[in-house]
Amino acid sequence: MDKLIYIADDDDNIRNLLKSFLERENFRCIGFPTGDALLEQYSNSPCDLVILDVMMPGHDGFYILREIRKTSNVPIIMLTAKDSDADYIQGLDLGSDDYFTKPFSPVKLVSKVKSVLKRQEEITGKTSVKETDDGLISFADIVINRKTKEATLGGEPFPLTPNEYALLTYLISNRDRAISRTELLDKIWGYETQVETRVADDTVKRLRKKISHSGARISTIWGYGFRLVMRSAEDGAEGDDSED
Amino acid sequence: MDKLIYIADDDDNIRNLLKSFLERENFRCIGFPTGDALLEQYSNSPCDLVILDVMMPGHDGFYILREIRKTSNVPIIMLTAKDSDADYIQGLDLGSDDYFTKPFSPVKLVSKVKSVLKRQEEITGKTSVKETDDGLISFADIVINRKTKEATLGGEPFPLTPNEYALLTYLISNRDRAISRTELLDKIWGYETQVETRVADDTVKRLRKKISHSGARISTIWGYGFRLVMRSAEDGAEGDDSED
DNA sequence: TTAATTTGGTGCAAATATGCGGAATTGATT
DNA sequence: AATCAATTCCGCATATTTGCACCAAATTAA
Repeated sequence: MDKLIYIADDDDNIRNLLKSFLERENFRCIGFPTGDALLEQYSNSPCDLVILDVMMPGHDGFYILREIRKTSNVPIIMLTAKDSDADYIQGLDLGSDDYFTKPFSPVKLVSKVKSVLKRQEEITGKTSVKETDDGLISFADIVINRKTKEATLGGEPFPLTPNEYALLTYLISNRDRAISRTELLDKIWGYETQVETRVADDTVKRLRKKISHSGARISTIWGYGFRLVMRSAEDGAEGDDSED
Repeated sequence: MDKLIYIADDDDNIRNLLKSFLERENFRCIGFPTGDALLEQYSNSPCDLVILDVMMPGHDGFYILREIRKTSNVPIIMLTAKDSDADYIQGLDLGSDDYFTKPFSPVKLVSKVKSVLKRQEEITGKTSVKETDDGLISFADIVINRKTKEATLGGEPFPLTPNEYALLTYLISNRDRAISRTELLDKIWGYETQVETRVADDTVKRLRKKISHSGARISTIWGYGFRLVMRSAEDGAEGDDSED
């Protein structure tokens, strides 16, 4: 997952409870005792999802919500005291956001978080891969630094040619779906350049060789294109599943 | 087609040129002299594809791009002056977007628009059948993942050839009605392809073999075509269940 | 019932897709 | 001009898919 979540709640117990539950699901969490503290951190370094208690010292959760919404479309989940805020909630247009009424089940909140993030991924499309602030994206033991355009495999730097770099980056960014040859030609080589259909295969070929020792594998979708997947134990140097 | 396209370019000639080319292909087009005008219209009423010139009065195309991206994943094609923006482009991560350098061939742009829209449909899927958040469609114990183009039967992956995949997807998407052979030929094989009428039967035959253990069954509508139904003892209305 | 038509199954050959090694080309740098 | 790296192109071996012929079985009509 590797998603970053900010949590603002003045109750230490609730904050830590949430953190532990979310971190158990491999989310990274940072807690804040006030919404204002969260807001400041957010403006410096955004996250993937925000959980806001309504009742907090300083500005309340709804204020923070509006402030964040001025610049960002990040998913926000509101925590409200049982009934007192219920009507308020009803009267608000929370848009794509969600809310939970206390007391709530941490398990349910976690699954809510998951579904919200999943929906967000659908909306933003290819950004199933969140790029970190330093411009890093990764898959298996491959890490790509988009700023320096360098790649490492298991910590060791390994060289990529420009086309290989572009292709691998594109595959990693779209890890959740199969990519057709025409799309690759379109995106990597550009539409106007009229090249053989097989050039994509060529680059895939070379890339496969270079990542042959890694935990990633470029699988073939027969009659369609390719997809980056984890190399499972049985894979080895074995052929792939080609389901179309 | 009936897709709506917004075009922002301060050059009337280019705008009208594009409009005429695109409208000739049955797209609906609305032109805007500035990106800001387009942005305002878009926020009121989104469209299916956006074409943005980079150099425009007011905010430039990249600004508009980012603004639209805050709320939408609509395909965007950028138009850039030949060399001046080239380096800029390189430095940017245009992500899922496309760009054309001026001067460009309207014909190529049109086919670009078509391929982008087609791909968009492929990815998001356009089935009327309920599709889960993951892009999954299912029938009985068959699940098809339209993103990865994988199919599973009772949880186990099972391989499908391109034609089989297309056919099964079509059958599942139209589970509620019988589908004629000619419709199958049109939708799966395409209008142009000149093949025997019986090729659909071939693929149906192979598909039947592969799903013979599943809870689904392709029933024959005698003298007409096929229909996907549940395999059960009582469904003799459509045809006899002598399978398995 | 028989005859005509439609559908299903087997097998095969043609068409197509893919992977791979290596040669040719391009482009940048000495 | 020579060199080197990157990319593209070529050709072949292999694997897979697909269309079609042929016949058997099923269905309908008479």
